[in-house]
Amino acid sequence: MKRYDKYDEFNKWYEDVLQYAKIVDKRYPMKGSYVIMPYGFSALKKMKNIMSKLLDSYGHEEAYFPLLVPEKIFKKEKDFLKGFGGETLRATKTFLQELDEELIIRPTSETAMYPMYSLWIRSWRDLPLKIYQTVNVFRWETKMTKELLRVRELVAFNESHTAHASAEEAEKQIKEAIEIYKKFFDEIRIPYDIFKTPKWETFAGAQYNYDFFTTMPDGKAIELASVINLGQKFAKAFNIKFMDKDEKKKYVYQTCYGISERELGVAISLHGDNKGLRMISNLAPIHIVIVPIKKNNENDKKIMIYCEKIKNMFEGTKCGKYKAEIKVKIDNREIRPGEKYNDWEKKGVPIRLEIGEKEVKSKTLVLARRDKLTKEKIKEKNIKESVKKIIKEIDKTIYREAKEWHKKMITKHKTLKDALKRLRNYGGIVGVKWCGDENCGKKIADKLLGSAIGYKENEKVEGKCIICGKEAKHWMYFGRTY
RNA sequence: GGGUUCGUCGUCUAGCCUGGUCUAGGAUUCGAGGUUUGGGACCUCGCGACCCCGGUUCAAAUCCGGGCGAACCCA
Repeated sequence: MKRYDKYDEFNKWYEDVLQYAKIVDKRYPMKGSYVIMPYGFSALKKMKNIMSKLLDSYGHEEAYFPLLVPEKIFKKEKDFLKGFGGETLRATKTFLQELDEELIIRPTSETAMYPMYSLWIRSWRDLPLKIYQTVNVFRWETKMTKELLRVRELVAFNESHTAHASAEEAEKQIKEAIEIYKKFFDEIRIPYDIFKTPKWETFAGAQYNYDFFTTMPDGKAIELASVINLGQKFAKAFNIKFMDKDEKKKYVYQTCYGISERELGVAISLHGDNKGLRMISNLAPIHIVIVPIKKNNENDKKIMIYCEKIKNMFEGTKCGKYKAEIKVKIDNREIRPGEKYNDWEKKGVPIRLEIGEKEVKSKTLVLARRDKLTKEKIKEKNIKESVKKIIKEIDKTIYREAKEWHKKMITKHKTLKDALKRLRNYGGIVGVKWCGDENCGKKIADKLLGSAIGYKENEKVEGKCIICGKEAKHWMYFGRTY
């Protein structure tokens, strides 16, 4: 088995890890479409669950809107059409006939949802409306595609769409969405920074948006999530009006925000090591694997009984904020133990318990932990507490390492030359002083051979714009992005 | 957007330059059996591939054209 260094050859590492850990199979015969395998899907399901519970707890409701949208409706908001039209698929015929009405396949569901919003929303009493769905959407990427990170069919696109009576309420919703996403990324242990996107990079049809960003092991920056204030553009295009308390008809104010399976790809990338995956407890499909070490003699039975006993001890045991059940698997395959060790280390199972003759006799267990790859002896009676404690510790180590990396990869620079050098040699996200002018921003992006990520709203800056020399308004951040 | 390189068993690859030796070799995976089991062990046997379409030729994995796909570099 070939091994790659996560940082030196990230591309190869990533593909290799996903394949041998059975997360996705990239061999589906179509560019940009990947099969998510059971082990990967299980982790994805956990991730979706965390998001759903968070959204529910903040008063969102889950619904489902159709995959297909009549072309006429899709074209209603012009900026949106301009932004998404290029990668939107059109359905025009069957094998037997042309369709009477051309349809499009959603690249995101604004145009599927908002016609219904205009029917549903009649009064200020109907507001706020906060709805989400987790569905597949299609974006016909022409450039690079990559498993989970950039795909043509997003299979776990979680999008929330809200409508409000006033601009202030929409603003408040933006803050709430940011809070939700902060919690979400904390839960899946992905460090991030939040940037306000510069005007010229804003979501098509929006007023403004905030993006969560992090840096991948290859130094490229990646957008994790977008929180978007849509203002009233869509409300006007889709005629979403309500009767306010003052008996006047008004357009609603809207926001939307979304994440996808990309988050799983990022978690895998940030958490793994050169041996393979390292699953944090909130995403791990299996938390503990028990490896019986048999000797082909009469003791084997006792070993198996002991394994079962240990497994049963964990029945109904939960871990983490979301009370996820601790999943235990006994690996009883007829292969040598060493092979099993490697197999499960690749798959990133946090804890491995080894049970052989010695352990049965002495009522102990050998516990191997995936974060440090060390082994220790545990007494049977302490096993439950020890496991709970160590699972927490493993989460902590992995998170700490990810945070250290993240901190290292965001830097500020006095000169363009410095920033360029940094991007060339290390990648990451670089900040320079900027006056707030679009032309200057674009110029910097050009010179850095990257793109503008955004600025942190509360970050103070003193000095001059690196391009025009006028008073700087922000530290503006740039990077080479996915 | 521009350029370069590449496409052979499930996977990694040898062969291509210089057409015939290729009934396409190896490693690994997979299946059967044996042996073994405290870090991917070993042995025997077996299954398994020239991206697609066209051209040149007595003869194409090999040369040419096109298509599709992939990787990398530059802007």
